[in-house]
Amino acid sequence: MCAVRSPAELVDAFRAQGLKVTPQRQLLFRLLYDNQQHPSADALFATASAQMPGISLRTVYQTLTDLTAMGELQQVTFDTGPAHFDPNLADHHHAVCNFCGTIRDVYVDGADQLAIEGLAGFQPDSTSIVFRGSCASCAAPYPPTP
Amino acid sequence: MCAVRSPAELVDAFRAQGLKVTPQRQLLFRLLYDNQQHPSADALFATASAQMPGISLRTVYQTLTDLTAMGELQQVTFDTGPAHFDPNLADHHHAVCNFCGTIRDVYVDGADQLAIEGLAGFQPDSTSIVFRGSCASCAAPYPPTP
DNA sequence: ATCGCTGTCAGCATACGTTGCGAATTAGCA
DNA sequence: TGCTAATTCGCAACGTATGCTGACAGCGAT
Repeated sequence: MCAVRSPAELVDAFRAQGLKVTPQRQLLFRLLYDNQQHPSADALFATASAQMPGISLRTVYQTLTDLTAMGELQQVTFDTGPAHFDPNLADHHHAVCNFCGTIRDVYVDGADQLAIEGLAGFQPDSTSIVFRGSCASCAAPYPPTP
Repeated sequence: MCAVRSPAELVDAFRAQGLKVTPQRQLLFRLLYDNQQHPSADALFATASAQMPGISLRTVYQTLTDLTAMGELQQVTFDTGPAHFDPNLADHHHAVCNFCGTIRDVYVDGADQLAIEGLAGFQPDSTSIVFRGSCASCAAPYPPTP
């Protein structure tokens, strides 16, 4: 049981649901496998188009939606920008660089044992933590303008 | 120093920046004051329209953008929906009900002392935590359909 | 190997939230 | 009061995402 599904596993998962495995989907499975980039639908579409001219943006969205519904993909959004897709199924969180926009997976110990005030009667299903700051590459040579 | 700015404080802040205080803005200041609803721009526009027919959605966005830029408002987004605006300036986080969509402020102890792996060289400026689940009113009489 | 059912593709139109633009208006100040 | 820069507002445009439809293709049955 790996935290990232291989294309072959996704093929099986699709067939198991009665969904068809098309060349377009196989391409997307490959592009997503072990992808650390947290691509947006549009970014994936651009990459896919290079390898399969004529593929439709609609198809990319459809496949991403299917994968998300099947729990094989995590959809994450930051601010008002496009949704990003994360094939990492492990329990993890994200760090976003304010300068270059890079998104990294981070693992947070104790995220489930946080002491929370104000939840009275609220039953949390999931917790997502987003860190914002500057990544190693952008490590503020000069601080953000005040 | 209060965690929520009064309309009068916002008026002063605007004047201090050379920005003008118009009736539209004063109305929005009042609507935001002590507002626990985390309204979206559209929701605020609806409320404002009731009290000032003819006010433009564009003006609501403009004022919200100004307030956010001045740090008097926190803009938060969940999923791909509209941005929500939070006048609570205290260090807090959010709990979102998966059923009714209600957003509540929560206070998390130890959020700044989380043990994080994978951040190598990343310097976090801010941390935001979002809990998803069911609120007291929606407290799953039947669990989410599997 | 072929047939047929059913899901899929592509392309367009559309919805939604948000922002850019410009002319008319208004707040703030002398 | 009158000037000037900021503001308002309506419209258009933008980016993201989804609905719709005819033509098509995967996959199991024949």
